[in-house]
Amino acid sequence: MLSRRQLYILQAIVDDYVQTAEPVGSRSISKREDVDFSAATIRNEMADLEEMGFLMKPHSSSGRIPSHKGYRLYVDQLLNVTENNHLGLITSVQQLFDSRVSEVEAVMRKTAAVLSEMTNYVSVVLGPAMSNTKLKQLQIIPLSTTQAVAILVTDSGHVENRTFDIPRNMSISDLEKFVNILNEQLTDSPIKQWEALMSNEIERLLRQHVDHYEKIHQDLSAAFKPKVNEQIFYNGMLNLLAQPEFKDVEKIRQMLEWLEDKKEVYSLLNAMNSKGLTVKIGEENRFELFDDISMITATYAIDGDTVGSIGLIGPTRMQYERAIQIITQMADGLSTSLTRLYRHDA
Amino acid sequence: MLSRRQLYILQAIVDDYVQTAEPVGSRSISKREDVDFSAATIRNEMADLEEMGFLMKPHSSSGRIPSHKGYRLYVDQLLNVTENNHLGLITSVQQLFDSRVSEVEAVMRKTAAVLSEMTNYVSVVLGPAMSNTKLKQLQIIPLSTTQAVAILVTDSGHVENRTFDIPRNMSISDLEKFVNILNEQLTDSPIKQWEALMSNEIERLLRQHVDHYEKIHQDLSAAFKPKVNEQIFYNGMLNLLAQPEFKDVEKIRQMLEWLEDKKEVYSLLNAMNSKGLTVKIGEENRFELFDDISMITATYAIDGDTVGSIGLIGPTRMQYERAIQIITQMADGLSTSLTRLYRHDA
DNA sequence: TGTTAGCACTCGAATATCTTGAGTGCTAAA
DNA sequence: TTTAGCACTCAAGATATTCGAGTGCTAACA
Repeated sequence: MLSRRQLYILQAIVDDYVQTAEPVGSRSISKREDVDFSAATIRNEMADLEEMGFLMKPHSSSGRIPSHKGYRLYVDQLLNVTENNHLGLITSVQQLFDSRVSEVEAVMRKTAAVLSEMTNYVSVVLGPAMSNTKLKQLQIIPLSTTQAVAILVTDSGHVENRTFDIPRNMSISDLEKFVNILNEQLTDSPIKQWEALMSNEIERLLRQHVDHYEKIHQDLSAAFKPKVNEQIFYNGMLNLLAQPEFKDVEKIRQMLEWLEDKKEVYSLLNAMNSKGLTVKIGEENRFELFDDISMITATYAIDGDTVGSIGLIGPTRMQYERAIQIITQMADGLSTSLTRLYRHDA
Repeated sequence: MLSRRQLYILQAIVDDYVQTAEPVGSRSISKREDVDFSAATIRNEMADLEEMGFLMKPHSSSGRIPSHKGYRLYVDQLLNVTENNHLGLITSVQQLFDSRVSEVEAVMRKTAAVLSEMTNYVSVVLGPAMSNTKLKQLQIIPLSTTQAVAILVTDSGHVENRTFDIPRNMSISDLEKFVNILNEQLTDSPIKQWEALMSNEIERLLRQHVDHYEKIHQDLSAAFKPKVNEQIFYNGMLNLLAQPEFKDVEKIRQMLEWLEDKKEVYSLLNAMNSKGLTVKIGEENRFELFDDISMITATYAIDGDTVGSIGLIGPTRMQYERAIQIITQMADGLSTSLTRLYRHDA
């Protein structure tokens, strides 16, 4: 068990190091006003803390820096986020969500932008899982005799569209029938049930009433599968470059490459879903390459159901307290905002 | 006027430097098989070329590197692109455009991806200016009593949509009238005429037949203005990081920052429109910050009308010949592909 | 007159050497 | 248990040294 003094010293070191990115020496701590023990004492405590694995030395005669374990302790026990809600933050976040935006995508983008701007870290926003979304209407608008565009509108106001070739041997009336059947069968049923419906009932009806339906059916069902990488928004990747831990170009390249592959980020963020606030520190992250990267995630909800998550990516040497406060409030704001947006019947 | 030998030397230096990124010395050139004059002679010629401003020395006892003026000469006179069409390129580009893609956006993305992959430079693709596009259909689909989504389909198959609040005091029948008027008036008229039509005829009709039209009219007309930054696609920004001229983090940051501001890139690329192939070298570019950046642009056309441009951004130390070949062919392929895509009546 | 061999000179880059100072660990005394 | 004191460590910065690729110039040559 750590003594009160040891905790204090650990905290001091983390706070210092987060700010300066320089190893923290015993003397600099002993100079603090509220410290009435000497540098030598601190050195002894530091040695103990190091032995326990909370601190490290970059080299034998340098000051200490926190280890991952040290950050972990700091985050888990030394932070009390709830108390410390400076008003400044609240209001500015509130303002963002009060300015009624009616497009989900716009809200997402804005969230990512504000998150990264306020923290100077990279922000990731995962769009809401639309598994409960229902089809509002499917329309097919012919562009010519050979092509048409299919438009799908969900009750959340999301619009998806796809241009496709009209099969040569398909008549206009067949096309109409096709659309009618899909509309009748799918309207108001949630997206997640589509696949089942498609392969049973609908397939049967189509076979019965529409000639040459296979090709078009195939084209469109593929097209309307929700696309993962359109659901993920970044912001502030350039902020990384300002951090001293990224003075090395190769590291930046790796990091940006990793971010570019949205699938990876998606699955990582998605795994965090339904877990509320999460702080991953350094190698705790799946991607061992990024030893000195931390990631904070939070989830947001619509009407109380968790539907997505947002995240902040920065150096392990992160301003956890501030970042956690901000991400929490953003998640709350996002929840409120989206809930309002989706409650058309209000 | 430069002698044949001087031209040869300049070319040799550019070719060498492009490959190695190291200053080129007289001896390394004299070792070439097809050179039968000595290093000393080359040194003399080099001194002359330097005096004329085609070459530079990073420091007084180093080899020479090409100046912007040198590159310019190289590009304008020493390159004959047309002859040298290795088949490898042609077929792989053709393949890309042969795989029938029916979404304009998909074609653009793919073009950007292939461009950057083949060249290892940053690619920019500016979507086709749709000034001649015509409205196919405007639809409004109510989501609830308070909200609706407006969907606009152009004859090119482009779909634009916007969620908006239905004004409280507007009835369903008014909403229908509103849509009908817009459809009647705008269908088949090109986008560039809308603004005029809107403010004259349509405004008049609306005032006459629809109550409370102002708010909604205003919401939607703003929403359907084409958005610049959705029209521009990048790819391969990470390629920059591999270039030795970008070993400095600050430089990368500036560059990426510049690219992130799509408006700038857009206007630069747009200005190149209707000029065919363009090569900007170093400080010839508007942005003097990027002294050692070159940019190659080419335009593409639909049915012979230039509608957009594509570009490659790389170090001045660029493989101009190869890059020009590739971008030219991509532009051609894009033109063919888009022309086919837009010719629904074929 | 153009070309070339030869040679002294230049200067960046790599390597080694020195200096400094912040920081430590340990010991012995309070 | 705490602290003053002191020897010791080591990265980082400053300085010096070496090395070699490359130049410019001169004088001889074809």
